[in-house]
Amino acid sequence: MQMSAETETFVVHFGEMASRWGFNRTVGQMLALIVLSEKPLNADDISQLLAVSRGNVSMAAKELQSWRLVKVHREPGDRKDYLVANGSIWDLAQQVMAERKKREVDPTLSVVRGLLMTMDDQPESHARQQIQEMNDLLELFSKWFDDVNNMQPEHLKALMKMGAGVGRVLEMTQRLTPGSKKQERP
Amino acid sequence: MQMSAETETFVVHFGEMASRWGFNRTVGQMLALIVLSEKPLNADDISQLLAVSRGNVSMAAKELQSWRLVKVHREPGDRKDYLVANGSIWDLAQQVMAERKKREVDPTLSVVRGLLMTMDDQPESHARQQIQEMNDLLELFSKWFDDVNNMQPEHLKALMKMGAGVGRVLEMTQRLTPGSKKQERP
DNA sequence: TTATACTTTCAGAAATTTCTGAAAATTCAA
DNA sequence: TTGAATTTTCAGAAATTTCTGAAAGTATAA
Repeated sequence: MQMSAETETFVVHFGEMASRWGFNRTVGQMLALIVLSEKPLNADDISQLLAVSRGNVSMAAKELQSWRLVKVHREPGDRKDYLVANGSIWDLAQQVMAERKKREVDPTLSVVRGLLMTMDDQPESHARQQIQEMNDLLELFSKWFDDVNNMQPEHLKALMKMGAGVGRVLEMTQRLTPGSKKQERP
Repeated sequence: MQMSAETETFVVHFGEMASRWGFNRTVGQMLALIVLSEKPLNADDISQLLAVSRGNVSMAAKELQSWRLVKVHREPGDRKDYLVANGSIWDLAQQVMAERKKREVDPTLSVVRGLLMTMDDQPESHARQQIQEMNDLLELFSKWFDDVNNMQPEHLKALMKMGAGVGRVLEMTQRLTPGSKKQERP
């Protein structure tokens, strides 16, 4: 079995980006391969195509399942596990975003909330004020993100196409209000 | 010099999260420390407070400057560089988002665009269709993000408070259209 | 039940990233 | 200029992450 030149480019790129996206190279390459492959792939296919060990494929498969990016497909009379992408590109992107938010934002929000509790004395301190501002930001972001990311892909597309426009309207109304021009921002 | 218990909790947490956010532990801890510190800190202060080498502080400072998260402040008659946060928590968050998008999204969009060019034959292939869908997603996201992230913090806050509401209106109109209920999504 | 086809596990090897600290480079007051 | 104060650099050490492959575990066809 062999990859097309285009698939290989894509797979190699995903391997390089993987660590920036929160998983390791094999996980990234496997995801790329599975997404581009028309037919379900089993562990031996993948091990051979990516030239990595069978054990590595097994660990990466578990990781992809824990991210809910792939599902296992089995055919009667065949004992092998076949991996398939768990939805459209948009579904996968939303899944990645949700998982990353859980790992990259939620723990910090939790720590920040805890700190605010213990800092009820010193309400004026610079540290306390900064932590308060971070709490407000994360709180707002977290709620907004969960709402938006749970929308169906088609609705999300529509919202994003509006997004910039909505912002521009806000900027416009603000610009007409004296004393708040962009240039005056410190 | 010494950190308060609260500052230490915050700093240690930022150190733990750093790799998930795209920088190393020292960079994360330094950012946390600088953000919470009322007065500007020099390299020796930081080296002592975080118990890391002077060279490490120098490298981390460069990294924070390349992310535009800190700026250097100098006082006449003192040769030391003093580091200060480059704006409010919101400013910093927007800066981090912009930089991460540049590192985590833009390179992939570039590769995907390139691949589409070379796949003008085989327009029906599954791989080509998947790459096209990824291109559309990244294109839309990239434009939307740049627009939104360049808004002033106050405007962005207002937009995020609306965000969920705008989405809900869309869901609502859609739900009234037969044949597209959420439950029927495949 | 048994044999076998497969998956999972995990100790240690390999690869990668981060950190140290001494030497080199730079800056600036005198 | 000079030289002391400071920052930067970078080779190698340390820490961390990823990967391998053989052994153990599991599931299923016969």
